[in-house]
Amino acid sequence: MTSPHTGPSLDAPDLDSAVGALRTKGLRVSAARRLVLEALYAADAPISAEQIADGLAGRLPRSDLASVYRNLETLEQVGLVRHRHLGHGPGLYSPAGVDDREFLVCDSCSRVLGVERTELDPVRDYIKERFGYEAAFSHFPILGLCAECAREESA
Amino acid sequence: MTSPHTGPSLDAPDLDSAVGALRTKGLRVSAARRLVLEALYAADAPISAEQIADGLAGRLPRSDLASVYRNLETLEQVGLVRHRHLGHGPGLYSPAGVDDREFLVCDSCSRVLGVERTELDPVRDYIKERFGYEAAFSHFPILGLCAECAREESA
DNA sequence: TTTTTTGCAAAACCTTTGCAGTTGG
DNA sequence: CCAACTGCAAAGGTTTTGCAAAAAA
Repeated sequence: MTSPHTGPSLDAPDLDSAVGALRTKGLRVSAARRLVLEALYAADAPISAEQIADGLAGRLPRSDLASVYRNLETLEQVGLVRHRHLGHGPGLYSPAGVDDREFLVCDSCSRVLGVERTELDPVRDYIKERFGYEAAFSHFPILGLCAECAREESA
Repeated sequence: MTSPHTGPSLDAPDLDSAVGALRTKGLRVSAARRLVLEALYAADAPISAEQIADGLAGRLPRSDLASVYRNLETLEQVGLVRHRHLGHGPGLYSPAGVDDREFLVCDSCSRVLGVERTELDPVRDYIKERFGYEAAFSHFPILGLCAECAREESA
């Protein structure tokens, strides 16, 4: 993978439908692959490949990190999974079609603010009109200064 | 460095003023450090540490990659240099206060569109009002589909 | 001279790849 | 049965770190 291209979303709302979608696509439902999906659906925020391999800190069986990466790539290709970056550090994965918030991250204190996708519609509309570009804020966050740090900065 | 925090910009418009700023800050102007600045000011787009170490493909003397990274970090701390990411791959560095365009990158064809900072002011204003957040699009680009790829996608 | 900076080597970190063996369908 | 998948080990790409030698002020 060379560009951060995200395939079409399959929007499986839960583990069972994701497993069903896998079967439909002719992909096998191996123990390791199921575990990746279980971890993703159990998490309430985007998680790293390492967290998945660790079985979410022990709550699930561990798995091999290389296999986790391979499965994440496969799942991303069929649109069941997506990944994003919130800063430096590992990529963070989540199931497609469950939580479609987008994130604002504070440059200074690293606070993360999740906002509903629709709240950024006016921004997307402006960018579309001005640059002919269909912007997505789902891969990289919007960085900036949160209100509190902006206040401190000017003090 | 753990967060993508960018220090205050020193906005040196050319190599000489950057060197002057270094002296003012009490930092030494070593040959290696000067070379990093020369490469940055000679480039007409953000460049990677490796390109700097390579002397911009031979136009300048080579330098040691580790020292380049150390100097970039120092220069970034005093606000003479900034870095950004345009996708996966190495970070890209540029002098602060020379080119303050911000970038839109196409998810599909990787085309890069540079736009003047002011063109995104309406977006920053909206985000400020809605979320109290002073957004900067200077570290991560805005990703999306360019007009052409969007057309193909719907075809 | 003294403190900063360098160059080299090694490691750290995240991710991908090769391969022989295992397993799901 | 056999193509898909696994686990392990090794390597790849990017960035950081330790340290003795060199150089700037």
